Amino acid sequence: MTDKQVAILQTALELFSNKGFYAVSTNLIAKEAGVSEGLIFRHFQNKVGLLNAVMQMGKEKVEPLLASIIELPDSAKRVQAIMELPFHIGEQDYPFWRLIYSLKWQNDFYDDEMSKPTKDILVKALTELKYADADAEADLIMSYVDGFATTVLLKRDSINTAKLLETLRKKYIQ
Amino acid sequence: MTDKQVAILQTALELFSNKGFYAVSTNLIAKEAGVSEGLIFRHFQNKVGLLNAVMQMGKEKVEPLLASIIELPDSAKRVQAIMELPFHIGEQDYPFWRLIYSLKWQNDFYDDEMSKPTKDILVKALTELKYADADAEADLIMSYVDGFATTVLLKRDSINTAKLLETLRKKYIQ
DNA sequence: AATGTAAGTAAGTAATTGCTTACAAATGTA
DNA sequence: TACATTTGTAAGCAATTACTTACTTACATT
Repeated sequence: MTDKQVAILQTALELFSNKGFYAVSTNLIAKEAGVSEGLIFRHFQNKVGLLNAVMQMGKEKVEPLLASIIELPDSAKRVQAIMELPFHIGEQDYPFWRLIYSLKWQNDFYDDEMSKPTKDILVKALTELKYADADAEADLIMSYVDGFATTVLLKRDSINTAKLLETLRKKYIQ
Repeated sequence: MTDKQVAILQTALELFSNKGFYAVSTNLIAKEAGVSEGLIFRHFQNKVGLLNAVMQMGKEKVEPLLASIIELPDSAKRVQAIMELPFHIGEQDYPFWRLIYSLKWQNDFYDDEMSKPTKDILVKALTELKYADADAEADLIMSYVDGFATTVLLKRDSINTAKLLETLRKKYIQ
């Protein structure tokens, strides 16, 4: 990967996540990245190809995070880790997660499969913890996580997310 | 309001909420609504004006819902009603709520003020219920609600929302 | 040094964008 | 009936869209 290729990917991520895929033109991306517009199409075929490359780059950064959770020996700790996931997103990964969540709401790009591995970990852990209905419990926690992610990614300026995590922990950790 | 004006508003709501504001052209809206494109601009000045009118229409349908919650005499019931809000959205109001939530993720349209009245009700109720930190508790519940809304609006086909509500109630209602 | 390949650009392309204009039909009001 | 206003349309507008073409520059391999 050349410098300009990286520049295109990074500015595209930044712009897509802040304004949305359709609101950003390839012309703008090229200008902000300091490259010619044609280069985008040389490297990524078309605009959707660029989006896919941006997503791929993000996923590769995220996968190890989930892998490290699977390795936790304590089931309860695994559940806790997933529930607190949004609070431990590094600032540098915010644009990627904002992109994920904004694309959720657009029919053309909605991908239900992405969250499945996370839910599977939850169901397995909750079953081990003898929950009567592990699946329903997992769905509930997945909803929580979506809510926490929304708050962390959109309201970090207006609300104290550290305190939010503290309040959450008081409820679930004895 | 004429029939065609209503047709424009309804198709715009449907298209905006499914594909996003920038992904939908005024040309498409006009075609789907069965009117000339010019009529959109006659009635709503410009595309953003149309979006505002769509939002206004939705808000007017939603406000009475919040008003009826305020009138509940029991503080705990008020908290419960807000927490369960997403589960009681009528199917006919899904497009409006999907639009609200999708716009949240676009910088140009993000409006933090919209959820404030709801949070205020929560803080007041939780204070009455003698919560030590009513504000933090309210923020947590607001996060829950965002998560439930996301689930209900996006995953109603793949998960059982009735069961989700049941599981939630087992946790919070004794 | 010669040559093939990848990286990069400038200047286009047709199609679509949001929006305007000029005019006609419908509707209300005296 | 006459006239004013609102509702509606068809055709066109400049600007922008995603994408292509024709070309040059840089770099690796023999």
